[in-house]
Amino acid sequence: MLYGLADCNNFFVSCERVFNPSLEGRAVVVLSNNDGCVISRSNEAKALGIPMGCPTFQIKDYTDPRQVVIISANHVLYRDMSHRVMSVIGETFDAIEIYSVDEAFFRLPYPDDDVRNRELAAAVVRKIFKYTGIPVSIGVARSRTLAKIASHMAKKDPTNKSRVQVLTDASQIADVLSRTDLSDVWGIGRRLTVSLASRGIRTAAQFAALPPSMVRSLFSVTVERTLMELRGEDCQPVSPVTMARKSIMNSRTFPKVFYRREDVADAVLTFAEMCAKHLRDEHSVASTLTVYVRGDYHREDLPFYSNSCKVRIPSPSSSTMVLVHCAMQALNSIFRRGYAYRKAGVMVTDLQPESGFQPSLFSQVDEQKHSKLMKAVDKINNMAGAKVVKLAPQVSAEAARPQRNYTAGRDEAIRFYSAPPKG
DNA sequence: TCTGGGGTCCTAGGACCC
DNA sequence: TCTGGGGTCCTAGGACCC
Repeated sequence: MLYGLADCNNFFVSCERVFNPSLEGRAVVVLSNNDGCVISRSNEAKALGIPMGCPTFQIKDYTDPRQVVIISANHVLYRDMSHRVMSVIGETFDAIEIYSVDEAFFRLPYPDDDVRNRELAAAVVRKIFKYTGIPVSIGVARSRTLAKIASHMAKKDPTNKSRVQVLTDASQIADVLSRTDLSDVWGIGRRLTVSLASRGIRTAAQFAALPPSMVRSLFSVTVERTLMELRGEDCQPVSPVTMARKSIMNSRTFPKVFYRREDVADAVLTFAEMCAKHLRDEHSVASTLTVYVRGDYHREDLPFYSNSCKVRIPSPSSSTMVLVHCAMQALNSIFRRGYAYRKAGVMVTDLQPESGFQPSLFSQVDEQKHSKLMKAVDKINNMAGAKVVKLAPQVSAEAARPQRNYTAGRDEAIRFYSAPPKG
């Protein structure tokens, strides 16, 4: 079996460049939500030494604004571009596994013919660029972990015009691994890097030579798998069928700390509503909901508090009303007066398809009615292009603090709770 | 002063059962 | 009442990813 990994180069920056060609050749960075830190950099920005995850205030300090173009993220655009890239890949290759917004694994059709695989992959790179404007690199190898390393090689080698790297030759793999820092291996993070370095293990080759059983007992089965993958063994057979999403989360860091329950509740309510909408968009329902709240790590002058509460949803649901109700219950059980809150989030788990789940016999909620109501709300909101229909508690919370902005595009609201408007 | 948001998987340990 | 091994299930927390 041969795996390919298609990886979009500097994806968010590349998306911005498609729609604004004047950004070509310039140092460009894209910032996270709330403009907190850098999440994508052009090659020119990397050359300036701006690190990934760099806090925004630092680049504002040391760069000339004419030198670096700083852009707030537009995730709707990136998702759309991602769909286009993935559909081109899917037209050519089987068993595509979309790993992230800018990466996908797939199977190569010729297990023993590197030349044909390379030609096919190179054709896809050209096709993606032609149809979407996004530059992509492809790595090919016998495991996903090695394919990752190969795609990284393709990206970093300026003489490789095809942007495809096939890494199947044993002596070439050995050579590459001996020059690869352990920290650059997929699955080896900061903790493991430190821990292994203290044992004298610094390169991918040194790591791959360790006894697998020792690595397993020292760390975990996941780390052992990474080791075997570096040896060319495929240890993560994931079928695309089983790749259904397992949770949906919405969370934000607040612009400042909140003390009042109403402020935190306002945010939690919005996150629950976003989860519900997301579930409905995916035709899923959830059985559990978790709310978490957290203080500010960086404020040593404030007492730190962090807690979460998981509640079972009486009958699996994607109804905004049900989820908001559960979220408020959960929040009530963990909110403590007197602490400063800097972040909150809502997560829904135990997801299942909307069709085919058995409503609980003891459910207090008429799921069918809710479902119809929610579809109507979504339809109105989709047509209006903004959230004109919301739950009454949301409206009142916002009316008190209209400046709050967790989601884009909230305009005036129609009061609307459990009964549809007459006429 | 200032560091995102959304995910997955694994393990240890407690509760409970036979 | 005490004692023991072995098993399952659940949850919190850690580590990793982009």
